[in-house]
Amino acid sequence: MKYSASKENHLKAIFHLQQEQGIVTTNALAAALQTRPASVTDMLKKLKEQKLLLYERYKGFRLSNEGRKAAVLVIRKHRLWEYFLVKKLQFGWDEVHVIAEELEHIGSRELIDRLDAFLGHPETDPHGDPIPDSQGRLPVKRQVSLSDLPLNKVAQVSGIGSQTPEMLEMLNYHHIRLGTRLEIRKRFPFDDSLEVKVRNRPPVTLSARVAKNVLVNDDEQGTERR
Amino acid sequence: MKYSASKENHLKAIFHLQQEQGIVTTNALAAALQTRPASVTDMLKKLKEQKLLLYERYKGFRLSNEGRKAAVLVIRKHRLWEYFLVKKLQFGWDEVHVIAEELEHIGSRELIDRLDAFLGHPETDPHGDPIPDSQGRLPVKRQVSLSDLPLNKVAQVSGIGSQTPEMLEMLNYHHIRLGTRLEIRKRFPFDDSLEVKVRNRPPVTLSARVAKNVLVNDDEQGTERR
DNA sequence: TTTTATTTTTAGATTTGCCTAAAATTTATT
DNA sequence: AATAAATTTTAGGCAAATCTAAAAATAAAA
Repeated sequence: MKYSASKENHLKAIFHLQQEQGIVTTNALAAALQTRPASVTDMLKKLKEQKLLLYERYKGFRLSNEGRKAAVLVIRKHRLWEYFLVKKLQFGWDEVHVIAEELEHIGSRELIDRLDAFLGHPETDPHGDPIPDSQGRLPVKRQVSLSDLPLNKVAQVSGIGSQTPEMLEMLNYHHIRLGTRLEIRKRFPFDDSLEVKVRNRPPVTLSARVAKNVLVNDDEQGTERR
Repeated sequence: MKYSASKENHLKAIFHLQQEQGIVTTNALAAALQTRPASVTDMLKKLKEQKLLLYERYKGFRLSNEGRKAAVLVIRKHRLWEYFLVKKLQFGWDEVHVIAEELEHIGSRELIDRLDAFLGHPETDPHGDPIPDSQGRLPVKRQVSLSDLPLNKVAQVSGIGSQTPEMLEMLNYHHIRLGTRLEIRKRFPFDDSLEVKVRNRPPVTLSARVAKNVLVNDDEQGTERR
């Protein structure tokens, strides 16, 4: 049950894409992994071989139970390491993704469970994403995109969708981070951009693209695990 | 200046072999890495190509300055991670080698320097081996092999030579670890084995092979860095 | 429903790191 | 010094993970 870094990356990316769309396509996965469709197809065959994937050619694919388990473990490792980097090594929350991307492929189970204990079993990583527990249970987050937040309603940032360094840097610049309380002052129907107000700061305008990637707490939030 | 895990392993192994013998041979390196001489030759060519190695075919080899620097960095990473695993995650000192073998290949400079700071700039790893500083300076240890310790002279264990899990497990069993004070009670010229006495314990017999790998403080120990 | 466009897969290369078997070179022994 | 033994390198192959270019299948448009 030890998979190559490349396989783990594919599993993880498929898992994330599945969250949004039920079924995943070759092109979407290639885009997510910054690789070529042909390379994806090659890997799909190997993952199917190992029964990590439900896949028939030309028909899209999804993870098997086994594959999902493996993907969630990688995500657990990634998020625990991110937490470690920010909370113990004082990295900024927008600097840790790349490093965690390497650390997530370290094998030892024992290591990750001890790290988890050392960190005090944190529930979310520095970006607000939930950390799967050692049984592979992933808490469901009740959150909505900032784009869908009603006007003049204060909400708290609870996560970031797609986390490119550029995006994180930009949010950082606008003092928008995990836990930040903000509200929408105005919507510009022309391009769906938003004027957003953060406490003690001048209002800033965010593009629809950015707003879609900022997640905020929904009214009733739950932490049941599924 | 980022090298593959396999290259880093070769560099590290060459560095260690160089400490003992000045020049390194293909067979010795193959043995150290549990690989085949032919594979070593392949890698030597690549390392030479990258100017990490001074090497002419059939004539042995040693690291270039560049190669030495890279090797020392890997060693620094390995030993800092070992320290982290033992001191922060409560692993036993005989369990950490394999995990550190993976962690040592994580790239980020920033990461390792922050880890170093987080750990309080430790001088030695849990086996007593010195940790190179961020400039790549490696403290010289003044130590001798247990085999060379005079009879009835108490000395303190300050390092372990070749650290196979089996060896570490055995030493652990005999309550011989870093810092343990011990003395040689008797030498058996037949096979050069030793009867060794540790405080509060019945005497144990160690083979010459084991004794050679246990390092103890020499009388005058220094910590100058070279 | 043909035709066109898009998506996906196959075919065939390439690179890295390793292997075995055989050849070349060096070292040791008679 | 000639032969035997050991060491080291070359030659040729294999598996993993990627790529490009071309073919096959599916989806969209005329």
